[in-house]
Amino acid sequence: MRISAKADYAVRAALELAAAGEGVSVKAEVIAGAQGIPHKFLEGILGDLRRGGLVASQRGGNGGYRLARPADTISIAEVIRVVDGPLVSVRGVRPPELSYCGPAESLLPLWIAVRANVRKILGEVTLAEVAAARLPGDVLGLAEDPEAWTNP
Amino acid sequence: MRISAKADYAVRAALELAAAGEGVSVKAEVIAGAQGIPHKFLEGILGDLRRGGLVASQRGGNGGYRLARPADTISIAEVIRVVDGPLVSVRGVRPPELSYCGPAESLLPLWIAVRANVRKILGEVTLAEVAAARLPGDVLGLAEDPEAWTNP
DNA sequence: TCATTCCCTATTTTTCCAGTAGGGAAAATA
DNA sequence: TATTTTCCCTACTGGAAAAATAGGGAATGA
Repeated sequence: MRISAKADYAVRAALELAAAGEGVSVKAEVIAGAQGIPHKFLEGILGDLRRGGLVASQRGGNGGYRLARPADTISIAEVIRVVDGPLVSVRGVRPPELSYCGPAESLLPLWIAVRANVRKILGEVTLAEVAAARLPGDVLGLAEDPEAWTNP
Repeated sequence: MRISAKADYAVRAALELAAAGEGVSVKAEVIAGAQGIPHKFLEGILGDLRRGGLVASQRGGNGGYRLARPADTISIAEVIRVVDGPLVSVRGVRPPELSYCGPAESLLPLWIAVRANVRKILGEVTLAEVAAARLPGDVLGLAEDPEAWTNP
């Protein structure tokens, strides 16, 4: 299970906008510099976010991008979905479209459970919370366990 | 976040072995037929599982593959790691190797929390449980929520 | 000895990811 | 109006990884 560069970049760009403050425009070039993202690649991502209704843009001098909604109403899951499609997929298809047979039948509810769990976290955490380094208690609880930081 | 065909196939193959019973050998061709997996592709996967110590093999007539350990001691996470490497990665690298700056700093604990949650589920569920359609209570609880089955 | 089955290496095919290139359109500024 | 700035759009490229195929070699059991 891998989170794509595009999803990672999109969230980081959105966080820069959240940190800039409501209604403040930031140029793509500035975001690219701040987060070390290739400029032209980022422009494509910001275009996706705009078409997805998460970001608004302004051309010309002093133009740039800003969040289309308050940062505390945009979840990380929304950002990822807009640029990458479904949050979790198996062989490229969403779990409910899968069909298993024989001893693998219970694999479907298992993938569903995994997806539900990922949704729970990424769906409840907002850009505002991450940008302000104030993660919700339950998420912080998971992240504070030292074991969560070790590689198996 | 996508689960690869290889990981999906590997788990399904392992489930066939779990269902066959302890110490019973099953031919690759039979597994491939039962689960609709390309035969030669599956052979490669079974080779990975064998080198990873999860499966034992026997050549010649009446040969085949069998689990190297009891099915209730092998987690789904183990199977996936053997064929695909790290369970969760961001841009191909494991979360602890990432570094973020500025308003994205709290992204790291967030990915860690996601990973911890995925580990929790896939690490606690065993081949025996899935093959027997007896998922643990907490996993079943997640999968039973009707909302978990809807696409956003 | 012979059929069976796993085992190994290489190759192909396809797909998608990540990044690049270049110019066009709108908006502000002078 | 001219100019600069900045977003906007289309195309495309290189490369890696995923998914699958091919063909034969080495055990094993009958």
